[in-house]
Amino acid sequence: MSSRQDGNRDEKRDEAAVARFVERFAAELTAAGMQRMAARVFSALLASDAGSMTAAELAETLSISPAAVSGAVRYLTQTGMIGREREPGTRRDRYRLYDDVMATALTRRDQLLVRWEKQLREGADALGPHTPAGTRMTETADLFAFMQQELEETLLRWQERRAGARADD
Amino acid sequence: MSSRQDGNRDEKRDEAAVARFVERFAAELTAAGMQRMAARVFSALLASDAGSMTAAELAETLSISPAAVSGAVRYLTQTGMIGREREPGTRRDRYRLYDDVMATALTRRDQLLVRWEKQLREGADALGPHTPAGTRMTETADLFAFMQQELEETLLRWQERRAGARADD
DNA sequence: CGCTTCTTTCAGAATTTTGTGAACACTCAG
DNA sequence: CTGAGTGTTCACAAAATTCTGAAAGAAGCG
Repeated sequence: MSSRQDGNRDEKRDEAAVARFVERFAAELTAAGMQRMAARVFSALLASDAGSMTAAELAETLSISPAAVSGAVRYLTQTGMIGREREPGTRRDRYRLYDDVMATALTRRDQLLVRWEKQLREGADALGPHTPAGTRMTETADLFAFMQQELEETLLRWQERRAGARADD
Repeated sequence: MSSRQDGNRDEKRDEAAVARFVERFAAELTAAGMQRMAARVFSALLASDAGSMTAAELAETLSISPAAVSGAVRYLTQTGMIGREREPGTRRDRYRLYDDVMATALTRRDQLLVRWEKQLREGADALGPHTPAGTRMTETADLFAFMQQELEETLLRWQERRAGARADD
C-alpha cells in the first residue's frame, strides 16, 4: 500500500496532500496572528518545489481572486518574507520565499522585544520606579532585554550550524 | 519642575500617566494578536500597585462593561496569565497577575514551536522527503526544533538569574 | 429562606475585517 | 502607438468580531 499514511515515495506531487498541508499550516499561522490570505500564500510557497509561484498560480491553487493575491503579496513583501522577481522575457512576476525566511522572521521578533522593553521602562518611570508597579514593570523590561540578547545569540548559533551543514553537501 | 518627562517621584499615582501606559502597551499586545479587551485588562493589572484588581475596578478604570471584563478575564484565566482569588469575607473576586507572567507566557510559545515542527515534518513526509519542497520543510522543522531547545535553555538561565537577584534582597 | 452583591450568559447593535469584481494602470512587444 | 497580458486599487458586500444592556445565575449574609 502506498496510501498517505506512509508518505509519498512517488515522483508526482499528491496535490490533495499539498492542499491539506497548506490549509493546516496556514491555520496555525493565522492563529498566531498572521492575516489569513497572507498565511495561505506563504504556506503555498513553502510547499512549492520551486519555492516560488506566479500570481496566477497562487490564485489558482488557493481559489482566490487576483486582488486577494495582490493584498497578501504586498503584506508579505513589506514584512520581508518574500521577494518579487520578474521572469525575463515576460510580464509575469514570481513571488519567491527568501532563504531562511523563518530565521529572519524570528529576527523581527527581536524588534518587538525592543519596543516592549522601551514602553515598559517608560511606564515604570511614569509610575515611579520605586512603586510596586514600577518595580514589576522594570523586572519585566529586564526579562525582555535578556530575551533580546539570548535570541540574538541563538540565531548566531543557528547560522553557524547551517553553515556547517551546508559545507557537508 | 516635576512634569511627566522626568518621572514620578511623588507618592500618589499619576492616573493620567497610568492610563496612557495602559493604552499604549495594550495596543502593542493587540497588534501582537491578543484580544483587545484582554490586552487592556492585562496592562491595567501590570500597572496596578497591588498586581491585582477587582472586576469593578477594571470596569471603572477601563470604562468598559462588566460583561467585557468577564470575557477578558475568562480569556486570561484560560491562558494561564492571571488567577482569580476571592477576597475573604466578601463576594468580590480579585484578578491577580501571576508572578513571572511573561516568562511563563514565553514557555507557551514553546508549545507553538512544537506544533509547527510537527506539521512541517508531516508535510515534508506527504510531499516526499527528497523533493525540493520536502527538503525545505524539513530544514524549517529543524530550525523550530533548535529554537525549542534554545528557548528552554534561555528560560532556565533566566530563572537562575532571577533566583540570584532575589537572594540579594 | 430571601435579599443583596457580584459574575456570567446571551442576543443583538456597531464596528472592523476580509475578499471580490470591476475599473484602472503599467509594461513590454510589435 | 496600440494592444495584450499583468498587477493594483477601490467601493462594496459578506462575514466575523467586539462590546453592550438586560436577564439570569451563583454565593454569601442576615
